[in-house]
Amino acid sequence: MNTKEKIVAAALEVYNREGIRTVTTRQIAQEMGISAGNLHYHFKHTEDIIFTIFEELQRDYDEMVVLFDQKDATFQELLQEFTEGSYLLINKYKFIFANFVEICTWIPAIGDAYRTLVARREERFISLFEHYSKLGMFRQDIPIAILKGFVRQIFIISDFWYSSFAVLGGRFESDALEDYRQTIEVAFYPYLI
Amino acid sequence: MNTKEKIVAAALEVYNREGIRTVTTRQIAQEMGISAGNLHYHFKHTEDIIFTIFEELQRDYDEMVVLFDQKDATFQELLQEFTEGSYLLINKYKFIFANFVEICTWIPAIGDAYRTLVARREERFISLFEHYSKLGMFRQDIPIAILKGFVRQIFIISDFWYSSFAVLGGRFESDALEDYRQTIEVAFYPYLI
DNA sequence: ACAAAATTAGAACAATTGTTCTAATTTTGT
DNA sequence: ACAAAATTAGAACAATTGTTCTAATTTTGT
Repeated sequence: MNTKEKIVAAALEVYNREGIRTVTTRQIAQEMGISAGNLHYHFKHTEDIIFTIFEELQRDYDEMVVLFDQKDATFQELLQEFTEGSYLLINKYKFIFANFVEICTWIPAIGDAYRTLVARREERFISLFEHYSKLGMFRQDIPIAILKGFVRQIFIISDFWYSSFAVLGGRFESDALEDYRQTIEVAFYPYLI
Repeated sequence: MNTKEKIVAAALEVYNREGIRTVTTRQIAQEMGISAGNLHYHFKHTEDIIFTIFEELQRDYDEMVVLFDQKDATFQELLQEFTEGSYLLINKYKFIFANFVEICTWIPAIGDAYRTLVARREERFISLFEHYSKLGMFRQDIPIAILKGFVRQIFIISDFWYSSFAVLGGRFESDALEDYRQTIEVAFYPYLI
């Protein structure tokens, strides 16, 4: 792991632990035992570090999404994979989810990338639902407008569940996964057969 | 309106417009034409301003919630009132919803107050659902565990809808209300009769 | 009307922050 | 082996920030 990668790893850890409000580049450098000057030799601006972390998140996400292509899985299996996969992502990049609005306005490139991602994600979900409708595992009587709204709803829940969990004072990791799993499950509950 | 109230009003406006990251007490003071020294005479710490705004939000919320007590309304009417009322709140205090995690960790008293509010809100919703179940306007076959999960879901959506709307690049206010209304409606869709 | 209290502006302070500069050291390619 | 390029530490810079201090002005209560 070269210095650049070490900086990214250290930044991710410190941001996750303390949030973006109080953490400084000096602190990140200090925690990993290099000078602040050195850190800024590798990343001219703090934004560049965060953007690099976001790119990592995107790569992780793409890897996870590949798993959805096993079209022979039952809907329940798929749902479980989605839940576990997205939880891992949310947990790994906590601070991004917890400060998403601020980060997106601070670093517009991240907002743009997110919007592109959402568009792709939306289509994928709709087509999955249609697929599983035909297999009789997902309700067929849902109007398309509602279905789109439901997808939106799932995204709000999965993208901001951690924010909610955090403000509700959630701490322990075991609680966290269970809470997330249940929230997603309940959202799907009325749509499954 | 005395200076203290003016500061609160100005802070709310500036925070809503620019977020909490870049706004300084100096800027707030300048925009309202008073000195920074004067501002800090009225509010020793920036946190005190934000906490005061949060107290205002709580008062507004309590006022809104009173409207729910007309037990002769149909569920549809109640839902519409909830949607419009909560939208007004979210819109008025945008910046709090957009930076909720950060604010709650920065100012623990706000986190505490929120958690108390949530507990009250939860009970109220459950009892409303039970009431309307008996009247045949809300599904009766929902297990209590799911019902609680559903309430949680509604809270995530209403508390973080604005965050989602903001990162998706939403701007125009007319779009905003329509988007919020639809999201809430879709969430209730499978539970109504 | 006038003393005490409240309010205000503006200078000043002290700490912090992201970033740059400089000079030394290390690594790399040939 | 050695010149060029990359990396590093630490000092330095420039700007900013929340907050305090001081002295003047205004308001309030009697």
